[in-house]
Amino acid sequence: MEDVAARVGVSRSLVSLVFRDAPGAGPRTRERVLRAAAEIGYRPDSAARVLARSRSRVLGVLLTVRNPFHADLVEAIYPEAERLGYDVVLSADAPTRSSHKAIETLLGHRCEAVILLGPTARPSFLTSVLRRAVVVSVGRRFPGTGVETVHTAEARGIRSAVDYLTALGHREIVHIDGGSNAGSPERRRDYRAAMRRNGLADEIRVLRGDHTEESGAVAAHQLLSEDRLPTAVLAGNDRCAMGFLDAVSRAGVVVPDDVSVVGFDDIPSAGLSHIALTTVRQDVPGLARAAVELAVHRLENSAEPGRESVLDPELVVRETTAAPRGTTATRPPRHEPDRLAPSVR
Amino acid sequence: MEDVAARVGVSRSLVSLVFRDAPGAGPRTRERVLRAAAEIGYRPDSAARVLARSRSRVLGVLLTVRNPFHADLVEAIYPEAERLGYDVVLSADAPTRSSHKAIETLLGHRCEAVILLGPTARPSFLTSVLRRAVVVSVGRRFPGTGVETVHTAEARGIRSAVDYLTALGHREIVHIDGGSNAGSPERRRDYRAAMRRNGLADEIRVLRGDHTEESGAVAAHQLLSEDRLPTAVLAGNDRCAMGFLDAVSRAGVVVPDDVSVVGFDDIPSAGLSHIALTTVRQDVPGLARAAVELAVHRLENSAEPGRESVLDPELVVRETTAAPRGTTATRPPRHEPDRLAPSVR
DNA sequence: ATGAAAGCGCTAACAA
DNA sequence: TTGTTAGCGCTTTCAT
Repeated sequence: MEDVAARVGVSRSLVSLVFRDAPGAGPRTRERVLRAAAEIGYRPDSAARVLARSRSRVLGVLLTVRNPFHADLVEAIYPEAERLGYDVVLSADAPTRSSHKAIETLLGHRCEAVILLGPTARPSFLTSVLRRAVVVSVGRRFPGTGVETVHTAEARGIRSAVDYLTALGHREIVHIDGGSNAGSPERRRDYRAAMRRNGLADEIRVLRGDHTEESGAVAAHQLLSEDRLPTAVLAGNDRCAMGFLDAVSRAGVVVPDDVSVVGFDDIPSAGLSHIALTTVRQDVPGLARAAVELAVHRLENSAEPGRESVLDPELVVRETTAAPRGTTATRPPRHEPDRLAPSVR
Repeated sequence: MEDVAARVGVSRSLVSLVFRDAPGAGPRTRERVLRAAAEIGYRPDSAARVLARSRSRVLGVLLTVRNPFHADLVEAIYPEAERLGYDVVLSADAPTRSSHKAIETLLGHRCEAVILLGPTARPSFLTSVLRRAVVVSVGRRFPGTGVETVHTAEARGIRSAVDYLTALGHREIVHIDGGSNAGSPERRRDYRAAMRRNGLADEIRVLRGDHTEESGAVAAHQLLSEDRLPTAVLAGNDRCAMGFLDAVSRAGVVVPDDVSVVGFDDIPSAGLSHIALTTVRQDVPGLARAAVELAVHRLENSAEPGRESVLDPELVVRETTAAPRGTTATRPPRHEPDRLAPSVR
């Protein structure tokens, strides 16, 4: 910067002004500074900048790198953060790396807020993080801790799926749950409620699972080993649904003729033509926007902590659902809206 | 830090010494400093630290967040970097975010080296990055640019797969390629070479694809629409193989009885019991270690740039390969070693 | 519109 | 073993 200033024959402050395009710089000077900088390949040093103003304008995102839903969220977070003038750094947890450590790294890089995707950290740890940064949790709630939260209205999503299947004539709808993953306890509970609402209390059946393809396949084998399949399966998420789909297909079961399958999330591969999974879509852009806005709002307006943002999901009807076999009901036309205005991507 | 020093009654330098556990601090003083710091919740400020020493000891990793192979690499990079005392920050490219921009972000965070996973950036851009940081490319070569490179010996992998299929009695082995993705041109070329080596020059057939499930499914439909299937398919990567598997299974084709399938990479889902994909495993821990070491070596030993590290792949025989239908040859026992010592995870 | 000077919180000689 | 003293490269009043 010294050099740039010298080259143009001005003081460093001027160069500084230009680079954070603050008012008070001659348009011509501005131009000359920029050119000189380009010539000698000058780049502002962010560490020095961060040190000087005491703000970093950096948002940290914690993700599980092998989770496709997280991948979607990350991609949606970038443009939102940029829009508000924030930078984003990513840190991943993994089998060999605790989320605890991943968060510490983020803090070490001076993130002013951390956005945690489906965090598994203990509330007590988050509380300690709260003293150093704004914390936003996506998908999991931490009531009373001061953590900002954004999540999907799981109940509405599950209900629209169950209602839809019921309208199609299904009664034996089993739920493969997602264990303790973000959103799963809610989905499990909401499934039960939705079944009861439809007078299907006796048909309630939950198979344990998690959010992996493997668990869908395991559930499939379990079901295949029994007398007969249920007519519909509501999976804990898309990956689970896809594992289920794969396993039953190999066993010669035809979807949706023999069994209907509904997922949750609407990850990109769910929409691929050869999968065409009917699923409850989470509003990824909305979640991303809400998460970033919650963080920035706290940072810039000293708002009260612990706000919550809830987004509506949307049933996306594709080709893995139809009326149960032996039913006279015709398969409904695709794209048919239900009360939550399902749509096809 | 000021406060900590005051609290213990020593100077700031002492506290500094303690925090980067440099020699020259009394074990008792050390103890007291640490305690005092804990009490007032002091955390060293990394921006200031980076500014003061002119080294950051941070490695930047560029990945495509929805690429499972990248996910594996990232998970393997973390422990390696930590072992050598480096911190890691992640930056993702995406449809809405060019790798160009992602790399700029990394540089802005003062990464001393950037590790690019399957980079698609233009060599001219990388050259400009080279002036500001050490650049390591994983999976793609940039000869003569000064970029460090680590990649798999694609030729050995492809050859072992083709040799294995040939030994099983296959002749009609088609390759679904990976377009211009990292490693694909090599794999395409190596497939041709391996076919010729086995006297199957006339059977060479390459279908265009990319590294997604979708492309495997598309290729499957293409093949299914013809008179008869080839007896074996060598996919450009595992995702493509899995898309192929899925599509043919739905069409009632049984794998491996009707067609054998081999992938490339050995991503985690390839090993799932219900998939059991035979594949060419890339040495992910090895690639990660080599990438980190190349970067650190350059950084710390002023070594000559442009080194290359090549790792051997390994054929992993699972259950998607067998002798072609109508062959008397029995299916070979699993775990049978071939010249590249294939093994089962 | 432009310049001077005082830090931001830490590290790294060097002295004591 | 401990304290002193300069900076690291930038931002930011406050003058000019």
